[in-house]
Amino acid sequence: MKPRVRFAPSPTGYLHIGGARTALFNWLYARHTGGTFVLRIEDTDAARNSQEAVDVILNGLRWLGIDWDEGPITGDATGPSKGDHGPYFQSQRKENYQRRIEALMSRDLAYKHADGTIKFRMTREPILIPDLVVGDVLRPLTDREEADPDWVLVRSDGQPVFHFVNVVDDLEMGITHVIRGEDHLSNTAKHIALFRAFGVEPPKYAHIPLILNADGSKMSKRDKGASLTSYLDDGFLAEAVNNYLCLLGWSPKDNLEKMPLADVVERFDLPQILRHNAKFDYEKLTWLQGEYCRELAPDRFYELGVHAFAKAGIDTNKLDVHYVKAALDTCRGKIKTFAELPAYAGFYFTDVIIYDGEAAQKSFVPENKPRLEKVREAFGKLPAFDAASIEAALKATAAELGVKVGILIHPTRLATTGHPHGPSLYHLLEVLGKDEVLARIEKAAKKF
RNA sequence: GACCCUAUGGUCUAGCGGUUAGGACAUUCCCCUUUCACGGGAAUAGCCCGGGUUCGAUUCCCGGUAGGGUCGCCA
Repeated sequence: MKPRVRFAPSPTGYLHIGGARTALFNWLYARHTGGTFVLRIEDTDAARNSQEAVDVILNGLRWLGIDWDEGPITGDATGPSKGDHGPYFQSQRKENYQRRIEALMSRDLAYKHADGTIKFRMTREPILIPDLVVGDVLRPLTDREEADPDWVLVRSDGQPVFHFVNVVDDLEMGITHVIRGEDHLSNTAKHIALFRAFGVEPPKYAHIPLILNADGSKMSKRDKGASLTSYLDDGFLAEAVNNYLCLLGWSPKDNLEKMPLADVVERFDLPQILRHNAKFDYEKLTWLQGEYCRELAPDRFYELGVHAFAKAGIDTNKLDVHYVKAALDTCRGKIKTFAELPAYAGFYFTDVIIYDGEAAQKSFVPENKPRLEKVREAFGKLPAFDAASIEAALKATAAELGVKVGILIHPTRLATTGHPHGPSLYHLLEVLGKDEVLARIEKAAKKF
């Protein structure tokens, strides 16, 4: 029998990075085994559910390239879905829960409590949780559970609780492997007891370690980087985030780091999942991002670049396409995230150059003024203003003045871009064009 | 408070009853170079502690410590 796995998020308005990894691991397992990946929306808490909140999840998964074989097609709970185990929204599965409750009550495995709730007659014995990642875990009752082992299945307002609906859905959807965060490990005893009450053997469990903040604390909603969307907003590439997530809690061995998803699918399996939590390392993600960014297809680099500028309030669509493309070309291989782009190359799209203070102190010194004027003069005489000619002119001028070319390069870069670092000077000057370059140098020379 | 999980450089990890404990990120230095980035080279840094088992433990067992999780009419 082919595995059936599921990702069952609750629509809270954001997709936690740990949730995204859980989805990814489920997806990887399904793809590795040729099984089925089901997406189910646990919208039992009507108070905080909305279609927008579901869309955040759907869009997040889609951005990562995680597709589901069964599940909703839109964020609308009553909208279309694919798969024959629907509905895939818990809010639409109420009859199932009602039926299951009645079945339990008819056999006295559940009962109506004095405060209006329906409770489950929980086993008093320790429960063995066989886990594909952690191994066998024997879970006795805690002292509080000892005092009152039975737990609520249906609230007094008639709403069934998570532990109950989760199990009913897994059962009815034919889920064979439950791959989820380790925060559910202890609760699995409840789930196993319920499955048995329904007369079926529970699915296989694989509890994966959690993702922690860099300081080791739990990553909660407000922490930086907790929301998957924040990576999209910060200009990260889905393939980089995906690749990084694969490396947290799972290892391909062989000293591999950067690897195509297809290779991960081939190698991925449950036993290799690590048992300990992992701290999120933003630096390493950024490194991977840089690797992927460097080899981006030109069209995609251009598209993402334009988008990044637009987000920074720079509308490049009004400008000459060739100019924008040429400008972006000089940034390839230089930046790691697109969020850096406006600061890195914004000088292409503004008339107001703001000179870096520290660099200005170094470069805009009296002896450089005549040098800069000499450079401007040399540039002015160039019949063709291309990178090669610019380089030659700069070198010739340096030779004429008896200085190293670097002496000329730094003030020229600062005068034309405002920054001490940036794209190749020769190429960026070519893109800027002769008139603009001469104007910028002249303007800068007046500053000191 | 009870119960559960975990423990290799700062971080992610490989590994093993006997290894010079391997790789990657980060850090530092050198080379390359028009800056930065890339690339190449080098360096710093690790088996949580205490017992046991064993000829020999980073590796197996127990305890401790630390971190994380769970014990809801949240999911």
